[in-house]
Amino acid sequence: MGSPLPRDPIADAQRNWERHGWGDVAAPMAAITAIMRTQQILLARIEGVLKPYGLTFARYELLALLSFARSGALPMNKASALLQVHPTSVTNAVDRLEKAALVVRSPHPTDGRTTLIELTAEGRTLAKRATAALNNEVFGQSGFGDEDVEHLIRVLGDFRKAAGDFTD
Amino acid sequence: MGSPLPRDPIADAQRNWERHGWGDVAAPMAAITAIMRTQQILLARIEGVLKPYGLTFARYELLALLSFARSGALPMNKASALLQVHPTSVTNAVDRLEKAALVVRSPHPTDGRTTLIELTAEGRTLAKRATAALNNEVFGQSGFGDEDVEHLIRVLGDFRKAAGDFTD
DNA sequence: GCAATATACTAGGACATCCAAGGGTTTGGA
DNA sequence: TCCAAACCCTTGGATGTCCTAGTATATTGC
Repeated sequence: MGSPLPRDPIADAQRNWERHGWGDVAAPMAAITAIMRTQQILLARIEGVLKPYGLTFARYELLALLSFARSGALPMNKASALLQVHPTSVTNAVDRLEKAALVVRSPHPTDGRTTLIELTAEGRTLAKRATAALNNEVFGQSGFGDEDVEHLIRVLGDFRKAAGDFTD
Repeated sequence: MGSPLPRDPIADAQRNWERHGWGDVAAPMAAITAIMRTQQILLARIEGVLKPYGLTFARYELLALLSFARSGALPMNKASALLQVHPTSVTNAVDRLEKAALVVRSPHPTDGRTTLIELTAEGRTLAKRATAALNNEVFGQSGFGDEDVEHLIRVLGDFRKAAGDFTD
């Protein structure tokens, strides 16, 4: 999308904040902006790896989640809660995965309101392959040092907990 | 969008990775997933604060960038590079900002291919107000400790540099 | 000086996310 | 028992991001 900039635009923003008298929040602003940008970079990498498999990250996450479910099936609302996305986003993802024959919808045995999403054999196979690819090409080469990884997990875990993601 | 989960879904995913023999990349996977989720939380907060001003984060970023430019104007391609988004995203944002009379497009004085984006008086005023709101309600209450902020800036800065965002 | 190449912006399309609403199913209290 | 409230999923709409062209303007090289 572009060649490297001569200078870090986020560091520049931080300097601008300080110059305008907002020095007290300049650092958190820079950290938050850096998180936004890092997410963008990581998402692009992930999507690039998944593309050959005909998957997007949203669809992969759902497929992976199902592959870890004991029965290979989950109610849509459960998936929505675990993936922490809006129910309509799950509807959207399931629509496309179902069209690709990677999952099927089936009625819940006892609750007529609920729809179960179930992996097909191809879905399970593709999930395995896509996971292997991500492990090799993204997670295995994140570029983060071991200590930094631990630190990120801890700091962002505390943040997510404080934000109300989970109790634990 | 949902009540807190009883357990951290990312920690669960990390355990699943380890259980399936991918322990060597389980931690980076968890760190990367945490970054994705943290970005989602932060974006929601930011959008919530900006909504009363009729702004989205994408439009705010462009407005803020212009407000720091000496002349209050920038070529679209410059904005695209500095914000590190696709040129079409800038076109999209400018379309809406222009419709709201916060910026105007004007031809570049010497290069006929280039379009300059320029802040209007209202645009400048709104940028100031929106920035104050974000400083008070988001950046000033990030929930990250000072040391963690410094660590995030350093680690994510190294990552972005390695990813080719900037030279410096 | 002119053709070939590079650059800048925009139009159209595919996806993802969220919100607001609507229709069907369950549950719970009067 | 029965109706209101709660819950589940889907549809439709607004935004944002990217990609792939297509048009217009500059630059380069012969």
